[in-house]
Amino acid sequence: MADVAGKAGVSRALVSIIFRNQPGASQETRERVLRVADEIGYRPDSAARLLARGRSRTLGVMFIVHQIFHTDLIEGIYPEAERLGYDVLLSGTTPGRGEAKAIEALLSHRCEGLILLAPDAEPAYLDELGHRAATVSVARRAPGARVDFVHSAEGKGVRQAMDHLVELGHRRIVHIDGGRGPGSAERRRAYRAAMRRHRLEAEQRVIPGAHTEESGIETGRLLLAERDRGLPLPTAVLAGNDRCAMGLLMTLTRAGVEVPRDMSVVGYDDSHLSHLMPIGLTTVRQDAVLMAENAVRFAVDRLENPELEPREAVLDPKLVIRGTSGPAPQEPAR
Amino acid sequence: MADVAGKAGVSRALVSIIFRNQPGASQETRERVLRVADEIGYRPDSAARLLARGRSRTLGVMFIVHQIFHTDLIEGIYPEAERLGYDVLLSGTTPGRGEAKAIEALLSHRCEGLILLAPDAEPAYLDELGHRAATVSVARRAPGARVDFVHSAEGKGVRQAMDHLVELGHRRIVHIDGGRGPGSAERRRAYRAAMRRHRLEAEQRVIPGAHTEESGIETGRLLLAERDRGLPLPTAVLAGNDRCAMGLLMTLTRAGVEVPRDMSVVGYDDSHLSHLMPIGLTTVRQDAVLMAENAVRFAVDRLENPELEPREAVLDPKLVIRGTSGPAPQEPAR
DNA sequence: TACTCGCACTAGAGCGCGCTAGTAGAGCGC
DNA sequence: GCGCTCTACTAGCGCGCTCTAGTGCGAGTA
Repeated sequence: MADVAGKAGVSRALVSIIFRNQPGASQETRERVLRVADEIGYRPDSAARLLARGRSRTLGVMFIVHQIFHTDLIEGIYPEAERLGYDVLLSGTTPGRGEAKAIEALLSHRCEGLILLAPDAEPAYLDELGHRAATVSVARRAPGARVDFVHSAEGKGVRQAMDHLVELGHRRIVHIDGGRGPGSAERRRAYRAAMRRHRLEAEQRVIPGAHTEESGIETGRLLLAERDRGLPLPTAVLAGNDRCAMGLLMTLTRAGVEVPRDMSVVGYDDSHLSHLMPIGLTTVRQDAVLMAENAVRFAVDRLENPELEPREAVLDPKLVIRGTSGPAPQEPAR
Repeated sequence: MADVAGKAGVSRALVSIIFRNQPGASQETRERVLRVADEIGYRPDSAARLLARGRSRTLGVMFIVHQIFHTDLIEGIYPEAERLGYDVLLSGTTPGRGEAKAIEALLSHRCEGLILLAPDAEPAYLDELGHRAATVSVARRAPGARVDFVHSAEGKGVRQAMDHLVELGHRRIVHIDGGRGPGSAERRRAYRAAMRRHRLEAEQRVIPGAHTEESGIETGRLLLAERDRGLPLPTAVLAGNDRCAMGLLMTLTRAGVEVPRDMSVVGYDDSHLSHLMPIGLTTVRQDAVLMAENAVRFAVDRLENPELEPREAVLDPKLVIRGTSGPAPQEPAR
């Protein structure tokens, strides 16, 4: 910076002003300084800037490296943060790198805001984080913690999906549970409520699972094995999420079960994965971009006004009807 | 830091020594200082540390947010970087956030090393980067640029896959091209060479495509349409990568083409996606962890010795035979 | 006793910026 | 001429840390 200032014949302070795009420099000088900076290859050092400014204007995002839906969220976080003048730092969790480590990395890089995608940590820890930075939890509720919360109205999404299936004549509708996955409990509850509402208590069935392809594959094998033992297949399956739905679909399709002719499958998330299906996966869309924007705005709002009480954004999910759901098959005469 | 020092009754310098785990403090004092720091909730500020130290010991990783294979690489980068004492910063590209922006972000955060996963930039730009930071390009060659290069021996991988298919009796083997995707040119060349070597020039066929699911789906539709016009299906397809293979598989399976009975499909990458198939995708494994480790080590080596000439690591890929490849179907009498 | 040595610790400069308080000079009204 | 404002610019402190060059002190040695 001193080099630039010297070569352009101005003070360091003026260079600073120019690089921050602030008033106080003539157009002429501005251009000259920028030209010189470009020649020298100068670029402001964000560490020093950050140190001097006291504020980093940086949001840290913790995500699970292998969660496709998280990459959708990230795609929404970047532009919104940029719009509000914030930098974004990513820190991923992997099987060998836990949440605590990922979060510590963000914190030590002076992130003022923390956007945690489906954090698995205990509320007490989240609360601690909430006191240290403007923290937003996406998709996972943290009761009592000083963090904002963005999620979608799981109940509404499931209800739409169930209404859709029932309308198509389905009665034997099975739900694959998401285990400890975020939102699973709410989805399971909503499934049960919907079955009750449609007077299908007798057909209710929740198969334990997870938000993974393997879970879908396993469930598929289970159902096929039951069929081979003479039990009827369900006519529709509401999977815990898209990944699970895809695993299930692959297993069924390979076994000659035609979707949606023989069975309908509905996912949850509308993640990029849906691209895989030539006919498209009927799924409940969580608007990743909208969730991302809300999360960013929550964090920024709280940074500008730290006294804000924890807030919650509930986004309406929307059923996206594609090719994997269709009329219920005719029951064979028994 | 001053607070900690004051409360523990020592100087700031000693606190610094203790937090850097350096000799020069008694065990007793160490424990006391750490205890006080914990009480206060002090954590060293990496921005200031970085500024003072002059070195950041940080590697920046640019990746494509939606590339599953990149997340595999990231999973390998973290532990290796940690082992060597380096921090990792992630910066993703998305449709709305180009490579230049992602890289600038890393640079302004003082990354000393740059690991670029499949960069699409011009060699001239990469060369410029190479002069500014220890830069490693993964999977994409940058002729003439001052960057290290890590990739797998595409030729060997394709050859193994082709030998495998020919051994199974396949002759009508089609290759779906990866377009501008990294490694595509080499893979295409190796496919042609293998066909020639097996005296199958007459059967050679390269279908233009891309490294996406959509490309696989389109190709599937194309092949099915040809079949409906009376043309024979290929007995095996070597896809440009796993994503393309998966799209193709979905399309074929849905149309009643049974894999591998009616057609074999081989992918490339062995990305996490393979989990989707209940029978597993036969694919050419690029060892992501090994590639990641090499990339990290290249960057670190160059940081320790900037005079190093650009190096290249060629990793041997390995065919992983799973469920989507099998004996060639009997040709129907014509 | 006088000295060296090693250990535990400290003072203070400086990393590259941002920011506050200030100056110099031009323009303007009276 | 004076005071005033406005624009363009500068001096220099301080952000939180690391690091070099020390200091003080007790133990060991001649």
